Amino acid sequence: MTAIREAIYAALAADHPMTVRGAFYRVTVTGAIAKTEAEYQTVKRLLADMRRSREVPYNWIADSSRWMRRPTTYSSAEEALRRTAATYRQALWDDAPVAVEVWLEKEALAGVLAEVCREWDVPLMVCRGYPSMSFLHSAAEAIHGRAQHDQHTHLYYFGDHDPSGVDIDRAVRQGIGESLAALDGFAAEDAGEAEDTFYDFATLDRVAVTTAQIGAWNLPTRPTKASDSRARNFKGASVEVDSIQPAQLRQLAESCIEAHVDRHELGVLQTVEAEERRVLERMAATLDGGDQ
DNA sequence: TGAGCCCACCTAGAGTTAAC
DNA sequence: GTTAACTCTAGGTGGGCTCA
Repeated sequence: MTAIREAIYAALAADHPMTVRGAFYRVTVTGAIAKTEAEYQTVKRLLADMRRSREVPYNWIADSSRWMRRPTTYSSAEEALRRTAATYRQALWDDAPVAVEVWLEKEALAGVLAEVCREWDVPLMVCRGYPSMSFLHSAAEAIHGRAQHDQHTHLYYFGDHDPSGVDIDRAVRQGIGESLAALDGFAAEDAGEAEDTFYDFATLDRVAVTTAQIGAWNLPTRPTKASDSRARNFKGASVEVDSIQPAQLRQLAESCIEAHVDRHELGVLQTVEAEERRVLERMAATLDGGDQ
């Protein structure tokens, strides 16, 4: 096994499933390879070989770009109720003064933050680089809907520290602001007005990568690509969000979310949730002809 | 084995060019 | 002078084949 294969295996063994791209990033952070397209091709090829040879289990690699559509069906009404009971959850944020969303630049890191977001009933918004207009408009509709119930939305953003990465914050605020203005029946005159409108409804904090984290955590840097058209207005080296350890990213997300959670309300909600789940289980048992 | 090509997609902003 | 269309370079996902 080559050094690169060992590095790939170690990255996946420590944290999986992840995408091929994600594995590539983890290995670049260790210094085993450079972050170049040529090295990415190498990782792709090696990972294909490692899967075929069963050196790496297939389920360690996630492919989120191909997916299946099929309806949800049940063998019986009783099974439907049992499955509902097993997955039933009370909405955590419905009555909270603030709703939280986690925004992520890279699909490759979705697996790192998905579990934290699922646990806390928080939407994970994956941009895949710059977000699309449609994606931003959908987000704006959700934010606008919450505002009708006096609920402010707090966005926590995770992205690269590079010329395009730091600009995505602005694109999110501006794009959502434009849609929010439209939803309120007016057109934002310029970028500044769009951002002002955004702040009337929501807040966005960049959680990672920040300049403070680069210094404090001694994060590995890479030269900023001069070919990026935004490089002129960007100072210093670039840092990938992937260079922060997955556990540390999860901890960052969790602390952001927990800051908005009312512990007392959470306890009440969990009690209600458990009782209502038992109701569903009893209904399923009745259909099954059981005696629970 | 590693490098260098190719393919299928998605998104954005910046800068240039052509049309009005 | 303004606007629209286009090109280029960024960001992201996955796969393949050939050649030295």
